[in-house]
Amino acid sequence: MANRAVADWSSDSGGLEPIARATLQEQVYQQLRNRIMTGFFQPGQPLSTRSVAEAAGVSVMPVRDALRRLEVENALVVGNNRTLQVPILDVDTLQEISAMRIALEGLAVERAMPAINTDDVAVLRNLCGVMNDSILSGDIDKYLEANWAFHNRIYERSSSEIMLSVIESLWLRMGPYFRLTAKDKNHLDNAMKIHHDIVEAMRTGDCAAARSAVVADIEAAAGDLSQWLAQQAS
Amino acid sequence: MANRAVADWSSDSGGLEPIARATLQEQVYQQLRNRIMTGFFQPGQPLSTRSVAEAAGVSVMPVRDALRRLEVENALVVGNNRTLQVPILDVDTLQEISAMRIALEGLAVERAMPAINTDDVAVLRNLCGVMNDSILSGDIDKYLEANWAFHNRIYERSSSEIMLSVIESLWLRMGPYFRLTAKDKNHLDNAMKIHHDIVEAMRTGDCAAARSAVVADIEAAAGDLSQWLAQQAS
DNA sequence: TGACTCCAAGTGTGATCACACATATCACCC
DNA sequence: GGGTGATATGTGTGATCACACTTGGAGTCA
Repeated sequence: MANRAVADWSSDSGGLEPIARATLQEQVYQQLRNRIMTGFFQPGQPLSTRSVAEAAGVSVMPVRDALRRLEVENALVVGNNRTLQVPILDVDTLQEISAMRIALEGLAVERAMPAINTDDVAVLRNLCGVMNDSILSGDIDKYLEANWAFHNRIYERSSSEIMLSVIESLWLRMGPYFRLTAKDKNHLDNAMKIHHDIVEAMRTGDCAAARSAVVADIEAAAGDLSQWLAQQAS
Repeated sequence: MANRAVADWSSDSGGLEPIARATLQEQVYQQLRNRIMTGFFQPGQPLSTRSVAEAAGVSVMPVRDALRRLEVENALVVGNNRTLQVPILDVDTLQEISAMRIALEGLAVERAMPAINTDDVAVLRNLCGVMNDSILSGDIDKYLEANWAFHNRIYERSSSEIMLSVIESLWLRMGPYFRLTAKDKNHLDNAMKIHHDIVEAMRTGDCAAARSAVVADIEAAAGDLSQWLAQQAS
């Protein structure tokens, strides 16, 4: 009587996968967010509710929620006629975001260090390899994705949800421009060297070295982008 | 022909005040935000769209937008049955938020220092007086308001919009608990002493002293709240 | 030719209705 | 009496319609 087929359902391993219920709003949000993060949209590009709704094949309601969510995260800003658009980065804002990144990501690394184990180091080293391959094959999308996965892996070890969400929003704000620096060979070489420094600091458990390496990574990106922006303005 | 009455409208000083068009969603958002910041709502209190809509006398649509906005800011969190509720602070989250506050508000003070002038110092000194009066009269609402105005005045001088919005969201997250520490005489005395230190550092332009005073303020609040939470748990 | 008027398209905002889901209550049957 | 199923209530989600506002350009008149 006890060994009915139903009994298996309650076992932890033998049941069905938990059904991931993603609302339409959530799906639209994730798609837009991903495209912003990877620089799919041009800076300044307007995103209206109706246009996005038509492109996604849904009503304006989920789109409205998704866009507002992105607006609060500073991933989108209000344009001229109240239409939301991808933010255009100026040098001052770049400096502000970079300063915040240094403060928060430096803090996140310090908090994460005690929780970093050998598995993490292996994953980070593997992601370094993926980035290297992406550079050789010229796959910018893959590089950007691996780069975020690399940093995210570290920060999520700090077990700080709020801090992680803020850091993500800062990356989101810089997303449309990351792709630009990812085309510069010198920047990529330098970035890969820094990434290896980070992994090495993680392996040896050197907290100060890890922090300074992360800071160096952020400053390098800020410097290259600042240079690009200045060049663009002239 | 040029000096028609219409000409005055285009002048910068002689026109009408720009009409502040606040949407319903914006009004609901501001009201809820203010009440969260000043600890009007109890931690854990659920806020459903329909209940808020009925209380505010509007449809569920503006309320939905306002609640989602607050959710993204971490000012509200999802409860059991997907209903949003005022977040309950645990010691770990308190430490996380305080660490972020130290990193970001310390940075904001440093960036603000060069822009601080004698007017700012006068305003800050005045706000200290307001806080003092509020303590004597026992008006906690007025004290909390003046306290936020004091810090906000400093941070907004850093001319860093994004940083300011993040700092605000952190204050919002701690809002429901600020009121608790504002009942403790020892905490208030210590806070007022620190506030005077901040003003003094602003007056003399001592950047390091200003930063350390702000950090001391945050650490004092974190310490007192942590103590209160531990006492509550037992 | 120039300035002005008017209209159409596009935008966000808000209300209302309908639906799926979760929970609690209670009658019901074994 | 205790488990079982139906129902009522409250919840978020989404679609559809209506409205106010902005903007652009075509058309018109001086």
